Amino acid sequence: MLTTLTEENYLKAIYHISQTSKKGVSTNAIAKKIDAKASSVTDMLKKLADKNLITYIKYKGVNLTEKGRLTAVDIIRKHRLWEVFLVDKLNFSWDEVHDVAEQLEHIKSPKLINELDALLDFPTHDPHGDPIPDKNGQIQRTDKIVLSQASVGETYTCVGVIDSSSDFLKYLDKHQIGLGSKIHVIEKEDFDQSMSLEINSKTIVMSKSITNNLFVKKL
Amino acid sequence: MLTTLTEENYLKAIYHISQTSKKGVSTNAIAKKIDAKASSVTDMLKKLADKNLITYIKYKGVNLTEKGRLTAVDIIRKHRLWEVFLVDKLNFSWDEVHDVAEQLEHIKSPKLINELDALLDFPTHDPHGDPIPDKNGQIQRTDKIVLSQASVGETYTCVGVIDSSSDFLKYLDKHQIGLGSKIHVIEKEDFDQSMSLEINSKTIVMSKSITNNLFVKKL
DNA sequence: ATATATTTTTAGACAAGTCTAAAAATTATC
DNA sequence: GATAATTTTTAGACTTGTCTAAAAATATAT
Ligand SMILES: [Mn+2]
Ligand SMILES: [Mn+2]
Ligand SMILES: [Mn+2]
Ligand SMILES: [Mn+2]
Repeated sequence: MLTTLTEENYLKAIYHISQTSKKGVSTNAIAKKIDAKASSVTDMLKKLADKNLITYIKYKGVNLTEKGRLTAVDIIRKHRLWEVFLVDKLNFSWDEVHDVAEQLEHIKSPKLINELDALLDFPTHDPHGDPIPDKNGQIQRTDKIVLSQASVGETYTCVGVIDSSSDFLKYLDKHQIGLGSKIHVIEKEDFDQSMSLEINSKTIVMSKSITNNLFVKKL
Repeated sequence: MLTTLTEENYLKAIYHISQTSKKGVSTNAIAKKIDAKASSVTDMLKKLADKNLITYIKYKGVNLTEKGRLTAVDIIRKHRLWEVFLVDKLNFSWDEVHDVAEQLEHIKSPKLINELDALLDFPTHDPHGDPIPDKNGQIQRTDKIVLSQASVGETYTCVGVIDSSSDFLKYLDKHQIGLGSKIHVIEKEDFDQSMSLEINSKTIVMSKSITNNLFVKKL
């Protein structure tokens, strides 16, 4: 059974929300992510349940079935491969790729995506540091932490961003911070959790709203 | 004003039909090409006329406005560039590209298509020999003729196919005929217009339904 | 020129996906 | 545990793009 573009977007939203909360995914959470009204979401949940892509019990949250999870992960695989393509082959910067990838992820052609994978030399991560699921839906999880939880005195490598909005990515570009940047934690302010960091031999102070959006790994 | 995927497909259909007939494009011709009923076409024609993409007078044929023509040609440009990409970069054969290009042609991103153009080294023709319109909607017309109209005793180069269905292209592959193949016309049968040709040092007889679908240029 | 055939348009209906407003269920509060 | 606030679902409507069946216009044939 083929999935429509809209159904695919719902599955992706449900998948992403379910990654952050363990419990069933609520109607309102989906509505917020999809930017639709809760009543529209309820309608769609019935359709997805009919297609055995989610388990849905009225008034309880929903969960992806294995079939639904595989469909969602396949869309995410395509999204991230296209983002790599745009950056590596078409000179896009990492803050320009998301919207185009949102369109490209719905193109249906297994050969297209397998060949793209090969053209890009089987990348494991997208331009924002997110892992690219393999053909079987397996995702390689790494032991990254959020920068706000890093320890004073330690040095880290930047391995990913959480917020990949253009504004945030441009802030990082301005300070020459990207994947692979070395970040040494000089000090952590108790009052507002802001951090003093040494990056590229310069000292920079970041507020909590920024350090909450960077993934790092201990060197 | 943004165009929907469906509107774009109608504009493309109208453009292609108008290339073959000079007169206004009829409702039925569009219905046949789009594979929809005439009543559906009438509904869409009203929408396209409201958007100033076509001129439409009830019971008379329709014509593209300049705005409509530019939109159609832009979709065709994208379609053909994607076809080149699929063949040159992703190892597709020329009979596999059309359906995927039908999807990709609707992706909206000027930067994407300009960068793709550069990646492919600004190709002038797609894998089927069709010209790729430039950024301004200009199309380079060449002096090709249909093989069925070629003269006995002359030698030609194959420069394009008209029918780019998978079946026809596979027939050509089987006989090692492609763009650039040299075709010498040995004889033309009066009775059924079939032609005896020398291609790749071998003699081959082609029926009119085949010679009607190959574009050639005198050497 | 009149009758017939074909093409095109209109009228009314349907599916997908969305909305608003109201009802029902769940959760939070006192 | 009753009441209030929040969440979720239902009911009914709208838009886009499609269909069938019937009416209107145009084209063809005698
Ligand atoms: Mn993205
Ligand atoms: Mn990404
Ligand atoms: Mn094509
Ligand atoms: Mn082509």
